[in-house]
Amino acid sequence: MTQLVSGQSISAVAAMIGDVARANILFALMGGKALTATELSHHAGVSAPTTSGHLNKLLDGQLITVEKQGRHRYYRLASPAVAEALEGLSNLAASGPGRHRPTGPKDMAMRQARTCYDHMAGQLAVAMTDAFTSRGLIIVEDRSGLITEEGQRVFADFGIGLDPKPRSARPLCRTCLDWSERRMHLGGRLGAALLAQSLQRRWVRPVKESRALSITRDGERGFHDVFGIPRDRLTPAG
Amino acid sequence: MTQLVSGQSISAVAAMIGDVARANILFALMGGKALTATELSHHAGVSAPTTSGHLNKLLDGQLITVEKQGRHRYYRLASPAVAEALEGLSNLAASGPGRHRPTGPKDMAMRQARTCYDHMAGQLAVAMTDAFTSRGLIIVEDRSGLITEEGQRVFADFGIGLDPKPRSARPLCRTCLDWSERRMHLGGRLGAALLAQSLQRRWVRPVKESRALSITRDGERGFHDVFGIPRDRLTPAG
DNA sequence: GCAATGCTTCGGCCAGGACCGAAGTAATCC
DNA sequence: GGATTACTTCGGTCCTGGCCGAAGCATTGC
Repeated sequence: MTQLVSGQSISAVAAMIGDVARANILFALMGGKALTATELSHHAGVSAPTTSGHLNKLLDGQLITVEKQGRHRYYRLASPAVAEALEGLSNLAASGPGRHRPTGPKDMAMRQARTCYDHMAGQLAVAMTDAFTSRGLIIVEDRSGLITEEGQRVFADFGIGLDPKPRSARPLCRTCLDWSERRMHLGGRLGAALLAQSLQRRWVRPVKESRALSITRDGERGFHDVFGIPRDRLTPAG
Repeated sequence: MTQLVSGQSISAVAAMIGDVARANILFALMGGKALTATELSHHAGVSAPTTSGHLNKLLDGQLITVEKQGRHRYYRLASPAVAEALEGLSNLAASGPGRHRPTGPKDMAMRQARTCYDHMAGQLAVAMTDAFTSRGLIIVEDRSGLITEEGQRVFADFGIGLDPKPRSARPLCRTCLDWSERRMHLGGRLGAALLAQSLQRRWVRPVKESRALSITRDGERGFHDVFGIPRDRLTPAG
């Protein structure tokens, strides 16, 4: 009964994530930023030595990667596949027993816009998805998404060159369930490129010590003028 | 820092799957068939009492459901979301360290065709995906899939009525990485309907005590005539 | 150079939980 | 009814693995 993927190997990966401290570490890294061991120990809620042990296990399991930089060590999720596996577990956790009340994050800034691994989430991201759909730039069906020819043109104008088939296992356009909005938002390579481009144009700015993003004046104008997002969806009250 | 989905709740779910015996149980249930406690104890490789404990935990965690029938208890995965979470973990496990050699399953029958939760996998499923794509019935891009108008017509003729938007969280058409073929095959509601219809028409038949499916004479003719699948991809040698 | 910071390894403690055998309940067969 | 099969609950054992404090390397700053 030897198989490429067995219960054995699945359980090994799941056990990695099945510890509260390690799950907190991975969850913190879902923000997409590289974090140091000390920062992660705060997120994990355990001592530095314990965190070090956990990080070694996660490295062994190839769920994260390190980069040494001076006396710091910066950790990241190893691949989008890790983020997707975590997302799958989140979907289960969200619908499972002992669910928290669906009030979403208390932090209004987080609720408005934040990073989700390498793309955007929150009200802004959902509004973008809506705007793209209604303008016929993308076609979203359930969890899948396709970019139309019109969309390719508009995104290219925006500075996003999307090679249709650069042999990557990464979906060009997929959606991701938003835990505060309970709606889909854009992920995949398109989502990642949109975040990168928005940061470069300074339409959004990362908020210190948080996954939240703040929308700048330029962003308010840009998201409205270029993508046709209603202004009332660009303000915290939105 | 209370959030809808926290590291805490993710780890609870992951810990469920993070035990070898439980992972084997879930993996066995990925075949889509309901199995009894005794059958599952064999898959898990532990005693009946231990299995009983595991099953209770999985029930508590809402990863599986039971149905009493006489002196048997039939267990199933609770939802497609569970299967998708397992799939996400499988993808990680397959690319992780200690990977098994990529020879795929030894069992040729399994390799040719088998169930993957509620849809088909193996050579047959990959061949179908290829045929549908080249005939323009579906458009597959990475992990997403869309059904064309032509596709809707053909599938409807085949007896698959696909309500475009029956408010279900389940994707209509998505793809799933095949661990024996290393290619994508069809999942989602379309994949499930194709399996159901193929079983009903007796184009495939479940193999006893296995996830494998055998292609019948009718199936060879049907898959070729209706969907244009080359005959050489319908034989074990394929 | 010395002190401070970031992170790791070591040693030892402790608890959760996975496991089994034996015994108990429930449904079926004859 | 009695024997068999299916499954569970109970009680007790054992071991994995998460945790910390103390001490040990690196790197940086002064």
